[in-house]
Amino acid sequence: MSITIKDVAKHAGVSIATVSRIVNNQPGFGKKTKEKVLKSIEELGYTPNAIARGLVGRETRTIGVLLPKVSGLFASKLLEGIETTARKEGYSVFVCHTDSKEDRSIQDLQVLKEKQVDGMIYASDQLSLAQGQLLEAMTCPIVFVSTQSLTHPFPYVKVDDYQAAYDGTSYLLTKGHEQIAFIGGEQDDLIAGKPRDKGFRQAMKDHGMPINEALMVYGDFRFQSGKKGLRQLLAAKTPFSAVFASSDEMAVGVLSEAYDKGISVPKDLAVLGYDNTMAAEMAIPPLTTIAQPLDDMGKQAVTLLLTIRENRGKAISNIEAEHEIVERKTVLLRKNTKGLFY
Amino acid sequence: MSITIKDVAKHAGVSIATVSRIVNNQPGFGKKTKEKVLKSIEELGYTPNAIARGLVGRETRTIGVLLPKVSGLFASKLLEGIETTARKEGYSVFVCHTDSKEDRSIQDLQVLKEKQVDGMIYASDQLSLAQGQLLEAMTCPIVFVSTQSLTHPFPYVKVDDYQAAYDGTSYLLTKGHEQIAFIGGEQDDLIAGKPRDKGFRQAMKDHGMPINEALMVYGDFRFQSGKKGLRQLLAAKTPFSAVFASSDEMAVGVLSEAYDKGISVPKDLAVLGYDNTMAAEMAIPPLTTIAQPLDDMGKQAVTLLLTIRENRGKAISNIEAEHEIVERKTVLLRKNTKGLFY
DNA sequence: CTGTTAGCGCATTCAT
DNA sequence: ATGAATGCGCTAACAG
Repeated sequence: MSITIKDVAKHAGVSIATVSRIVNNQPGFGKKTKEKVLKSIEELGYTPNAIARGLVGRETRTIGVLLPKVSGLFASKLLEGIETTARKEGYSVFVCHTDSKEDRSIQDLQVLKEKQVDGMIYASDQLSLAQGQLLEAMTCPIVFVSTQSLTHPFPYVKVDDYQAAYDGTSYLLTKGHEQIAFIGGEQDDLIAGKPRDKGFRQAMKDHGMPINEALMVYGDFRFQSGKKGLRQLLAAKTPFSAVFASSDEMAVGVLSEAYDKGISVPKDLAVLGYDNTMAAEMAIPPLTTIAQPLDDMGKQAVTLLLTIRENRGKAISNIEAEHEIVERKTVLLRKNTKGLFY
Repeated sequence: MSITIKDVAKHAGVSIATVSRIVNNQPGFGKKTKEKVLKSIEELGYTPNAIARGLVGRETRTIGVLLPKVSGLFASKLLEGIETTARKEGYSVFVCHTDSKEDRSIQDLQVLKEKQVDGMIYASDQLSLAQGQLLEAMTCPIVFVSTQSLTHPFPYVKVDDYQAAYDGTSYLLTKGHEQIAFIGGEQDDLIAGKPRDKGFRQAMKDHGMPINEALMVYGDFRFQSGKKGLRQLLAAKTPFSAVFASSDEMAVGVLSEAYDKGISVPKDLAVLGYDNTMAAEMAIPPLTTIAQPLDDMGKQAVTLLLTIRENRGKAISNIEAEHEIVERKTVLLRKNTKGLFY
């Protein structure tokens, strides 16, 4: 049995109300009583019970985070930003990794609701119908990070993927590359996949470059699919001097595959990534990539969440996070890179 | 206001006790009543309040995890193992990233206690005195993963770092390398740092190799300190043909620095890592490393935690996780690697 | 300034 | 098989 407020009250010879006031720093007690009580708390080693508090106060100072995957540089960076900010604001965070499984995410939603979280951050994939309904039925505020819902108006914080891909492509074009291969995310991913694909195509078009469908391949954002992507590209026997991968992991995958094949980056081939996770920094050569401010996005997400919570308003104010190109070593001016020709 | 058991009871025309029994599958209700109640629950969209349950039932089905850092492949892999197993057992997990700061970890411990977690998994660094005392005072079971306490008898699951380092060194020796450089963790880290250092030294000694202190440098397990490590080694102007880094991140750091310096791995230099995180797989060239079964260790940790909890026994049964060497591309037979000579 | 009381939502006796 | 009542630990009126 743990030691409760009652024990403290008895020990200090006061009522529990007084102890409660002192613990919560509410007005209404004398200096001497305070000392007495504080001493009792100290002596008994009293710790308030947050569960009991949560029951009466109807707030748990807890938020739930749904991630498709918690290992992986992308999600963990995001999580770190979330956790850091949440702690600063006095909140704890439940992590749920849905593994992109709908049933798991539904179970998570259920559990988080039962545990009375004060808010939820959804960083998982696209919403299914069932998930959307569950989310709608939630009484706590919810914000999306690095994703959004096309069908439900939940506030989100994310970069403009279309624009970022557009800018990245333009960057490559600016560097003189004309035959650019693209490795995208899943094609049916309307949030992180499609917009980047579109941004790429539009930039090419605006610069008067034709799109060669043989140079458009798709993966799942993971390392292995980047390797596979380059293999497919190579098999297409179509010339290209640069590849734009939709994630750093995939970009590193092409670096790895290029290494296996004896293709030198950036001399033979330019590579551009997306995310700017630690993988980009650690890559050989260090990867030029489009940065998403992941930790800041995590921070923004909880800030937004708490703001909504305070205002009790469903104030749908989305936040566009800024992307930027961080230049490292994998993209050279076209004239310095040979390109892959057949 | 959310909908409670009382609402269900009223709607179904029964008492809350009956509803409670049905929800918790306890004996004592008729088939017809059950249907009635279930229907009401369905119609009203009732969700039990885990906070209230926690208050009366004195268990929250929640565990707390303390990590020094949540981004980073090492911790996130561990976390994934923990979360997956916890969920399977019906538990949720609070993540706290202590950032290796003592005050933060103390704050976390405090919060987790207030939130009445059923157990804690400590994967942070060494314990300070204050932390140790706090942990001792905790009423819930605690297990350590990938670390341990020399001063407090908490059960742990970890690999035998000494032995793993010994084996890794022997492996390098077996490959014909004789001048081996070592990049360790912080020297005052008695858990993850010192034992590996010792294992390395002992293996060298047992094989009749002298230790050259100029070839022993120390970092903080992170990428940048690996880069710096190689720089220091190079500055020492002492020949060596292999380096054994105490973490994959550091090993990749040496790969990166070697690349910058035009040193070819594995032709000029062999590199051995430690952990087998995704960084090893993604490295160029793919990194030969000593694997810690991180996800399994996470799993074991929660299993151990729950076992202790059920037995109410402080049964201190530690678990030694198995390490193994996974050979990739960074270590060649000595005769095939030139080595760095001055 | 301080004590008394009434719940918060639920599981659990103890009756019936 | 079911209901009424008690209390988990705490905060928030409401009295003094």
